[in-house]
Amino acid sequence: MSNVLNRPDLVAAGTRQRVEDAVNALRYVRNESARQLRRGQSRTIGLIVPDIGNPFFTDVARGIEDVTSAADALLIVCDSDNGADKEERYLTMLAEQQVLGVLHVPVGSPAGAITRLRERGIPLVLLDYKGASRKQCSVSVNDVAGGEMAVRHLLDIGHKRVGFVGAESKPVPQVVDRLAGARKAMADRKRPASALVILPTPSLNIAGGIAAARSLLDIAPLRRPTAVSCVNDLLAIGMMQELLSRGMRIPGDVAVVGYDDIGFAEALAVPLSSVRQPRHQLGRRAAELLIDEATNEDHRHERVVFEPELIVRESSNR
Amino acid sequence: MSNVLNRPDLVAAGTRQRVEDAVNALRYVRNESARQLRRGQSRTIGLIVPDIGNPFFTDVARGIEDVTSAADALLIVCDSDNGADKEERYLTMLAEQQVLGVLHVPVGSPAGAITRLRERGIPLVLLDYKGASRKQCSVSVNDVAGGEMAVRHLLDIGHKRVGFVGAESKPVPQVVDRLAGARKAMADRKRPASALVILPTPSLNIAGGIAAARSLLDIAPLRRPTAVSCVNDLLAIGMMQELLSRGMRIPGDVAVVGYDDIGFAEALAVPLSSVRQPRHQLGRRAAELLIDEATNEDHRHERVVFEPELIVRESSNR
DNA sequence: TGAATTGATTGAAACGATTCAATTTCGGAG
DNA sequence: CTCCGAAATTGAATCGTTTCAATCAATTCA
Repeated sequence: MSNVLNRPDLVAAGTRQRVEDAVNALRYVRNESARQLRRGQSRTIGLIVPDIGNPFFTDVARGIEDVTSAADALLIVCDSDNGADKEERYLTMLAEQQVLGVLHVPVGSPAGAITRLRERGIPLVLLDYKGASRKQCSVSVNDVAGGEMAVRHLLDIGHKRVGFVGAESKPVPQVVDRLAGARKAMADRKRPASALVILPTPSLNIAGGIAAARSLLDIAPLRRPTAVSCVNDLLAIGMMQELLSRGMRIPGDVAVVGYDDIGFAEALAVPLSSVRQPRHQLGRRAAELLIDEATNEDHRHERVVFEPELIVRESSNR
Repeated sequence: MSNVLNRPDLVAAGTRQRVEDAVNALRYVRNESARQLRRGQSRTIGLIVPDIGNPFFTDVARGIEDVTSAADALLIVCDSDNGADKEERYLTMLAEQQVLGVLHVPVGSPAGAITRLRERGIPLVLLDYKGASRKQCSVSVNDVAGGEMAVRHLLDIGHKRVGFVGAESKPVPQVVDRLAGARKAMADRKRPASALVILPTPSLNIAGGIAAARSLLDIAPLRRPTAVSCVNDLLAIGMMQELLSRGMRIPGDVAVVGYDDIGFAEALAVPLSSVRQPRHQLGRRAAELLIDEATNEDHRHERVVFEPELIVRESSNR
């Protein structure tokens, strides 16, 4: 039976036929649990993202799905909701599931995940995170460069004071790098560090952007930045919505640049300038590396770093 | 061991302590495959959606995740990409996984899925689909009413000819109902059926909307609808993008109403009127019913139908 | 014809947790 | 001191597949 299903060539035609007939007659369906138990691993891979409501991550997920679907694997999607605790919990559950591997967009330090999975022999690919160690694969986009090009662009079109939206209390990796890039741009253009105004947000979504807009408007007009660089497009959308509803003009009063270049960016009230990341590619590549690590005997870890691209639209025009 | 983990009260304190120490020392992780094999079902539930790139479905998924997370279950997300074949394939894989249950947003007739899962004893909840039979749960929104209120609104603000965007060759359930509602609205307002112009689209996303806009503009100005009702917001976004880029004014030249009221609708170039569905609720309720069916001995099937709500914004103002 | 070889089929063990029956331990009552 | 019953612990069977050794059948070659 097992041979008929998995290695049909080993079985004589007559026997194969009989077995196949029985399979159809009984409407037999493989019991994947039993296979998993025997083989020690399942045909599922786990994906942990901070916010599945962010179209950036769904685009990444679709890239992953391309690969998993072709490899006859299933995708378990876990939304960590930007919380390290939930991340932990899902990690445990995925380990218990004996998943083939885990694709992880960490919100904090991934050190725990790395050791926990490694000691159980579960492949891990860090996604959207520039892995510190060479002990696992990682696929990311050059966030320093991205943060830099956003701010450099704003300086180049004449802005003197720039707001940086998205620095949270806890250090989210992507935010840290983009901020570093922003600082680099300021230094390059000989602007004082104080001309980069950090606007923290409670969350990295539209609501966070609205909150950031309010704190921006709370700044005295003379000291208020005339442009903002947001750590993702959702923040930028919230920011623009609130600014517009308070009567500010974009880019006249405040220029806005987002990050990710999600599909909706160009359809917005003011089409949004954004740092584009190869979302689909990011997911694809990560999934490919994961599958390779899980199935290929002599897998070599890779650190893939894509380069971002600035897309200028009306929100930062002139 | 099993008792310590699952029924700690049966075990004496001393023994429990020793076992727990060993668990920690060995960094033991439960083997979920073995449990599944023994119990005959896993702690995962499957979700099949037509397009995870549509924020409507991610919002639904977040509602589901609320429930699964609380129930210590994992969510396997399958994107059928609007294809019955892929739907079939995922269905088989989920059955093989012995999932706790399946949440299904069918793109065609769900009859096959229903019988296939039933004969294997796997609970199924139809999502966003008004189940024909009482043999399983379903959670949906009144699509006839939604389609009707969209078109009635357009007629009430003075439009005579209305385009209906989204009728595909294959009958997607939601589209059929919304179209029926649209026809009802026309009849109610004593408009001839020919005043409802069907604009088919190749797909139900932004690209489809762009295509629909082109076919709209291909219609001779005198016969061209002055308003369109789109079967989802992505179509509406594509439609508006293309119309605007061709120099048409919204709502001046063409009024647009979408469907779903995704979060981005109000941030668009022209804030989009849309038929709002309780996305989060939809997911939550469906997941609750599924878990109930999977765990509760005397489960009773329910057909939950939410009512939609028309949100009027600038795209159909005046 | 018989031995050797190849090919196909059958059988049994193993994966690890759960469950329930069987056994052991312990305290208290007679 | 023994015996009983309750509580705690141990052991064995089971879930359905895979894998590999063992068996059986058929074919080839001497």
